Amino acid sequence: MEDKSISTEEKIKAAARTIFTKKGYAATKTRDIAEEAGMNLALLNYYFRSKEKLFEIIMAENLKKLFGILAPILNDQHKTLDEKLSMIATNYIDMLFVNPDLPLFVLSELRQNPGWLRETLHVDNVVIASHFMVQLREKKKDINPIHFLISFLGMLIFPFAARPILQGTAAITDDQYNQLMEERKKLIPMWMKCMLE
Amino acid sequence: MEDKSISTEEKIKAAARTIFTKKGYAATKTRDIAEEAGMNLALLNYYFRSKEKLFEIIMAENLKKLFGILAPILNDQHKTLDEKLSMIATNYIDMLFVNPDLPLFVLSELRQNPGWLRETLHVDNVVIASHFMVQLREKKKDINPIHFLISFLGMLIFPFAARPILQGTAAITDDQYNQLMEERKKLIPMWMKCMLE
DNA sequence: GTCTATAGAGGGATAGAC
DNA sequence: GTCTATCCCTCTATAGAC
Repeated sequence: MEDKSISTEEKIKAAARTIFTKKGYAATKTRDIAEEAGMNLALLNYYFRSKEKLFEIIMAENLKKLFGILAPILNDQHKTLDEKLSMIATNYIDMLFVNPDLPLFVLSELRQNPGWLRETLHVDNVVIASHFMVQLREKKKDINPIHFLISFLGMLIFPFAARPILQGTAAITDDQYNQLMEERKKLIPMWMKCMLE
Repeated sequence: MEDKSISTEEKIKAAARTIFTKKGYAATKTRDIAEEAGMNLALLNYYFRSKEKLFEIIMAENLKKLFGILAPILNDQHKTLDEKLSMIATNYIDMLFVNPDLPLFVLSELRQNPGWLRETLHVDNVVIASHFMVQLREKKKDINPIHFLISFLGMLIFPFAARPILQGTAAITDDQYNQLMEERKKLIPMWMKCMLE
C-alpha cells in the first residue's frame, strides 16, 4: 500500500522533471505532466498541492545536480589544478549527456527569479571561495581567476545549450555530436592549461 | 497621420521586444506588452493580428542581431584569423552589453522550435562553411575546427547568460561585472591564439 | 486609429463519488 | 488513493462605439 503511493508520487515527479526541465515553468501545463505520468490531473494536486510547489522541488533537484558535481571537486584540498580540470570536464560532460536540458533550464528560470540560488543552495562559498579559485590565483596572479572559471564552464556548457543550433546549421549527426563532446573531455583541460601558462 | 500610426506600431514592437526577449514566449502576456507600450491591448491585435505573429517578428529580428554580426566578419576574405578573433570578441561583447537577454532567449526558444533557423536565416553556409572555418582548419589541421568555434562563442556568451548566477554567488557589483566583460575583449582572443598554437 | 466591453478557450485547482 | 466533473480565473482575441 505504501509502495504504491510512493510509486505514484515518484511517477509524477519524474514526469514533472522531464517536462519542466525541457519547457520551463511557464510553458508547462499541469495536464501535460499528468498525461506524461499516465494518470489524472487531480493526483498532482493531491500529492504536491500546486504546480508551483512541484516546480520548486524539481528546481531544487536540478540546482543540486548542476552544482553538486562541481563543489566537492573544487574544494578538494588534495588535488592539483590539472587534476581538477580533468575531473570536472569528464564528470560534467557525462552528466550533461544524461541531462542535456539542465543548463538552459537553470539559466532561464534563474534569470526570472534569481532569489532561488540563495534560498536553496549556498553556492557562494562553495564555488567562488573554493580551493580551486585559490589555486587559479596562485598560478596566474595578474588575471582575476573568475575569468578562468567562466571560460571553463562556458566551454563545457555552451555546446549542450546550443545543440539545436549546432545540429541545425552544421549537418552533424547524433553520433558525430557525441564524439565531439567526448573529445572535449580532453581538449578543454588542455586548453585551460595553455591559458594558464 | 501616418507618423502617428507608425509610431504606435513601433511602440508596441519595442515593448514586445523587451518583454518577449526577457521572459520568453510562454511567460509573456499580451496585456503586459500593451501596458509596457502604454496603450490598449486591442491595438496589439489591430497591428499584428496575434501574439504569435508579433513574436515571429521579434524572433526574426533577434536572430538577425545574433548572427548578423558574425557572418560578415567570418566570411571576410581579407582579414587574418587573429583580426577576426579580435573583431568578433569586441563587437559581440559590445552587442551583448546592449542586448544581454538575447542569447538565452534565442537558445531557449530555438530548443522548443528548431525549425526557426532554417525558415528565417540561412546560417548554414554563412557560419559553418565560412572562410573563418577554413582558416581554423589550416592553422590546426588535427582538430575539428568546430571545436574552436564552440569554445569561442561559449566563452563570449556564457557570462551574459549566467550573469544572475555570477552576480548572485560572487559578490560582484555592476561596475565590476562591466569591467570583467571589458577585459574579456582582449583575453578571449589571446586565449584562442594560445589554443591554436 | 484607439478605446471599452466581452466573447471564448485554456489551464490550475477542487468537490465529491468510488 | 484515484477518478470524473466542474468551478473559476486568466489570457487571447474580437465586436462595436467613438
